[in-house]
Amino acid sequence: MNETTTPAAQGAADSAATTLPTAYAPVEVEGELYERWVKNGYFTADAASDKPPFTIVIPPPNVTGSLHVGHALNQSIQDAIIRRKRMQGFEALYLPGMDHAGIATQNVVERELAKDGLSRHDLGREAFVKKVWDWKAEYGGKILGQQRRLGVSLDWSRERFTMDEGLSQAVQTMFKKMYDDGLIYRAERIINWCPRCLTALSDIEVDHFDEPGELVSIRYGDGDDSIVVATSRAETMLGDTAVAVHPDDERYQHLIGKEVALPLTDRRIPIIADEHVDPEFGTGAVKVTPAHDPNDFEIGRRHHLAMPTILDEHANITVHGPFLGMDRFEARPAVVAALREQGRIVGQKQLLRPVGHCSRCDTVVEPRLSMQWWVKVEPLAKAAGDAVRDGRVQIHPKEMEPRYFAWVDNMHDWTISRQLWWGHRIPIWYGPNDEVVCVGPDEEPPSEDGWYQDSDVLDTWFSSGLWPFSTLGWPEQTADLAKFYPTSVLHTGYDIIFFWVARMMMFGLYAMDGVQPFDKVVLSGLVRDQYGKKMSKSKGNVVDPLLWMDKYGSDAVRFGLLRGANPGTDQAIADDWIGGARNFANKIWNATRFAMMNGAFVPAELPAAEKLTVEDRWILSRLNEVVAEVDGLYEDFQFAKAMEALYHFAWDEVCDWYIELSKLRLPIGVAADDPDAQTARAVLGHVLDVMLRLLHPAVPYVTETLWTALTGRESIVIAQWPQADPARTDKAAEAVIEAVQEVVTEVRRFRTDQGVKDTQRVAARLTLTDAKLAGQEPAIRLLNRLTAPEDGFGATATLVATGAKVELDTSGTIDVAAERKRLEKGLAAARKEVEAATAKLGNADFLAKAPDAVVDKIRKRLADAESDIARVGAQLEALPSA
RNA sequence: GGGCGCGUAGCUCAGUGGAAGAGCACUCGGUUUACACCCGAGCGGUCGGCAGUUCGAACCUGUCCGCGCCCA
Repeated sequence: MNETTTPAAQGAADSAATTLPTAYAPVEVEGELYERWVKNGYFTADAASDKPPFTIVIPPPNVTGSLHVGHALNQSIQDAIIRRKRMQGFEALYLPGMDHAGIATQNVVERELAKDGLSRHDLGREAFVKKVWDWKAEYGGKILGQQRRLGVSLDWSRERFTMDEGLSQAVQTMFKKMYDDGLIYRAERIINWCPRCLTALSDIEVDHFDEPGELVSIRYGDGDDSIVVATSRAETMLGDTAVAVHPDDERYQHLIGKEVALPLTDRRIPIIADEHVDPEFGTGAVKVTPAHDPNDFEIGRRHHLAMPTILDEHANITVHGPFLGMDRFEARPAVVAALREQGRIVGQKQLLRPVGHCSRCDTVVEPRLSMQWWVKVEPLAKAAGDAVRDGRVQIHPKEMEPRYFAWVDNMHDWTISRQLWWGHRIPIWYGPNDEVVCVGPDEEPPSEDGWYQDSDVLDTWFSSGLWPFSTLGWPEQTADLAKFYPTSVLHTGYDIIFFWVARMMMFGLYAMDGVQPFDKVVLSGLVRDQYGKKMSKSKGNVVDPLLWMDKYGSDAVRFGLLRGANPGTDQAIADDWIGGARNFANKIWNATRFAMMNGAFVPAELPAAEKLTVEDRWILSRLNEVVAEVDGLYEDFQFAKAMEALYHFAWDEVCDWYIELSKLRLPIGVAADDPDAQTARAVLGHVLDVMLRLLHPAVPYVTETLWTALTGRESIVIAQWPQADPARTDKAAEAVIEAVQEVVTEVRRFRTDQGVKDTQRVAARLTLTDAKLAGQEPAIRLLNRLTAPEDGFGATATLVATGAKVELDTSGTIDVAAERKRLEKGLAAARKEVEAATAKLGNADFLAKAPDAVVDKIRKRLADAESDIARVGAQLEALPSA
């Protein structure tokens, strides 16, 4: 609040006012403003600065991606946080970048090649990887330009990519450290396999949907020794190596330990007892296919069963016989038909069951037994959980904690090897005599004959998980790392809490000697369509935020999304919402325009107390309250409420009342040096200055345009964040304006009911019955378009408002019926009020047990209602009979 | 099947024990020292049902109904 306006700047502002168009045209100013911000270095953080750091790393979007509405929400939130911190005097770093999205990117480039009938194998590994880099250079990173468009204050000088030299070093360093610590191991397990991408996937890269299927019951064996099993994947029976029953299941006691012939094959398989079989499910007997089902794999391990693989990498049958080479979905009915021919199908039932799909290409994943590299997550996950449990890392909103714990406390080991070419190649070398060597970043790999490197690459998440510190230079001890780690806030949608938060926490705590990667985790919800439905391509309800930016401006998109951003909860959004936000931008545009047209300026100091009118004291009091409220809401990440408070203040208080009242003091032609006009100009300028600064983190473009025009200063981006001044609180002034509002609204209602046009001036005699209203007659007259009674004044209607009696000469008869109806409605409400309050006050328990403050409130309510009844009753009696 | 959450105005949502709120939509009326992307006034709700606790319940408890999401 110590901003000053130089006379020269004021002159510039005056001329700017005359050139401000009547409506805000965002698209015309946004690009230019953003370039200027970047060029002036406002977003470039300085590691050598004395200011306390505040860091947000952007959860890196995918290099193949483009900005969707969820990104737009998240980045609006992150930018609102960081811009406020910058204004508060922190050394604010908001670090941009992207991840290399192994599978997605490889898929894109492979599709390109496929157009020419080529596969990556035709090119060979090295040429293919080069091709991907070429693709990235030409088409990748579309999202970065879209982020600029949104206006987010990212430090582009620090842009990072997970495949960059430095970040690749970090990956190799991390792998080596974990390998040496025994946290990375190689093992043959059941993994999720995508038969289209031809790679292993981790659990979180698989999406489960319910799909219709058929549960078939198959009889294995014959006569007394036969046993019936049920399956929805009949083709896997070719790989069965046992039938399992619960050890206590009395139905099968006589069969445990015996063998049964496996149909369609020449094999006999044992009937085994295993505690994990649910005797209640189906027949209580299950077929066991250890190489193609995770549960069966565990049974197989416990019982040392053979684990034959019956599907190749494309999920085609590899078992010799009639099914050889069939795709799994072809083989399924074929196997059932063959079994039916033998009379072995004893039941068929339709059912819905969850089916896993590759999150990148939607192909049904196949559980597959294979050798992969794994991260042993247990110690890492425990540390990640403890960091939250002991309060070093706070999750906002707190209600999201159980979701986090559910993840970190139940995490399975993580498959990190991918059978891809695009990514960080696993730094493991195998020797001719089964040697295995992990090569660190500063080491030379073995070059003797017979040595070769593991052909797999690492999960993209292995590198993204390092993001909060690899982007700051780790493993080098850089100035950035010293200054900006740990980061301050990690913000993302709750739907991917396990992607970002859990992985980054595990790696950060481990790599940085137990120092958490971020102090706070802030979670927001999903953006849904206007009916609250999740957006999806198949539903066709996906909206493109860029279209909204074209139509309404970036600020409108940001404000619209922030206004719905209640912590951790989903929000519905639609064109109308964004349009409303655009209207709001236009409203503050025009408020500032009005102010500047009337000579408003930002004073070095507010006028002395004795110069301030009651409306000045009121709006300054409210401003101070709003500063405190909004500041607290931003600090608590309650953006929806912060936006609501600002919207209400700007529109309903500043525009609808303060500016309207200011017209009394700033009439056309008022002298430039009129003392009271100067006071009004100073207060109005000050209020707008502070209001714009409060809004700036949410709506950077329009506030920059208006603020620089109003103040003549360099940029609101680097302006100081407002601080509340409790000394400005003035409850008495607030009460006066509230009383004015009551009278004015009551007269307006009367005028509307009587069909008096808004523009029509009406002669009236005012009798102020409330002492608070002393001196407010001109204000009431202005806002109600009431002229002074002249000779021949004859009241045709008398309105007894709460604080004033208003006798009006409407120059004609009034609509008695309409007036009677309205008054009777008021009377009925007051009577109901009296009834309710009387009942409460007649209740001894209430009087005895309710707090005094509540009892007093009810007493006051009763008194008010009774006086309303008297007032309105008198008015009714005074009406001419209809 | 297990866990978490939600049901408040036509729509989307605030509201954690003391008079039911907002935005949008809707109705009526409007060329006002900025703004029709506007101004003024208004309509609209047994707070999912039932039962309980309490002087007092949208809010606490139980139960039922409906709808999401995550995990098996």
